[in-house]
Amino acid sequence: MSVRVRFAPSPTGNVHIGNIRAAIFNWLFARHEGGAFLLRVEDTDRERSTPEAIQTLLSCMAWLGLDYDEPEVYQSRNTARHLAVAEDLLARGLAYREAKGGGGECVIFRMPTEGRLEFADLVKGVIRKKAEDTQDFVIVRSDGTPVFHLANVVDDVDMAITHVIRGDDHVENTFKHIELFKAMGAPIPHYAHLPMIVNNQGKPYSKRDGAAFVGEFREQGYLPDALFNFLLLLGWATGDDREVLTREEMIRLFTLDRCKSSAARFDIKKLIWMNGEYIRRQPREVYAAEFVSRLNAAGLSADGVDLDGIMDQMQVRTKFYSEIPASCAYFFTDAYAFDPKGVEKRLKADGVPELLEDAAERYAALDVFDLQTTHDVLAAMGEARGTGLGAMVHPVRVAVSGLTEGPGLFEMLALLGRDRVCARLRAVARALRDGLPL
RNA sequence: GCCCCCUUCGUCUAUCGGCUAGGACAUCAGGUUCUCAUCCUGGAAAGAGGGGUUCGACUCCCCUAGGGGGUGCCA
Repeated sequence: MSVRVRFAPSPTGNVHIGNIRAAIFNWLFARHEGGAFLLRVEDTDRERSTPEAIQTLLSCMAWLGLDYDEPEVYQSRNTARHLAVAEDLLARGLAYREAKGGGGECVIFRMPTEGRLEFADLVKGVIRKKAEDTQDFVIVRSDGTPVFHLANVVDDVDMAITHVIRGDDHVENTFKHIELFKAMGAPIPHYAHLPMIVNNQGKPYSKRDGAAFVGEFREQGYLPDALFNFLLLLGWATGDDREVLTREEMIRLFTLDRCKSSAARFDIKKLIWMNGEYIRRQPREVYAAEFVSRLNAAGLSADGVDLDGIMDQMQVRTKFYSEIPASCAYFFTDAYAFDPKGVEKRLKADGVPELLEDAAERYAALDVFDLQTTHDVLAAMGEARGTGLGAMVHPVRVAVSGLTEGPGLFEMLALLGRDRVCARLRAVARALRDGLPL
């Protein structure tokens, strides 16, 4: 019998990383086994399950490349079926009605009272419990609506789910669910409970701990493949020290018995590293497309510049695409912004205007304006002043780029070209003398 | 309270009885007297505690401690 798994989130408008990780594991398992990955939208909370919330969910899945194999199932459409099953359980004496307080009657499912309940979890191993430690539970509320346990199991039966892979906050529910499967005369699926993602205090990771929703990572400029890879490594490892994997490798290597059963802390530093790693590994044309699109969005044009030379410098330095316009705007416009701290530290010193003008004059006289010649000029100036090369480099860097970080200065100067460099050096020197804002 | 689960460097993890306990992130030092980044080299850094089984235990068993989850009308 072929594998069928499902991701069954309740759409709330945000998709939590712990939740999407469960989707990732389900998806990889299905792809590895050649089975089906299904999506069931548990939209029974009509307050929160708005069309927009469902759209957000679908969009997050598409962004991460989590494609599913059959049309999505909407749980709210199955309510009649859930209630029919409850009626059947009632008729067969497997459930009973009870009234509490002034409200109507709810339906309660009978749990076994003796013996031992157990199941073999594919991640956690055998989990057992004495029947006397379980309790009957409500399957239909007194307002007539089905409870999660009932709806979840009935839908799993109807969708012929073979493996339930979910967060380990559901471990205890599994005893209830298994009894429900038995009561319906349906085959019991295999279970795999994934450890939770926790914060520095070991508590479930929430929005209070930083970005917790897929949409936030997307907005902050993370690549979907980087987030996917990072989340996979929270609770799973290849066993051979490889960490950065292609989607194909993940599918080939993924098995549930390599999943860990203890909670994992969310470490944003490693995600940031992973994101940079993915950007660096991108083929140049992919990087270029994103690079140009970010520039254009910021109103900058890449016409008439050595774009490839600039990208040679920028690709290894890009941690997030979102920082692209700000980190290299000076290559594309003379109206670049100055970092106030850099100005304070490198330009607001005695003799800087003279230094910049001197450099501009010497550079203007160069026939060949390249790595070597631009370097030699500043080296000679540093020596003449007895201050060394560093004292020349920093003011020039801030003057021509507005920033204190970036490509090597001489690479930067060569890319900008002699005329732009000289003009900028003179303009900054003038502004400094006249006390004008930069 | 009761029930279930978890416990290797700061963090993510490898190890399925032989370990000088490996890798990655982060961190420190050097290569690099122009920054940042990349890349390379090297360093520091771990088996919660106590029993037991065994020639041998991080690995198996028990206890304790700590953490997490669940505990009849949330999902």
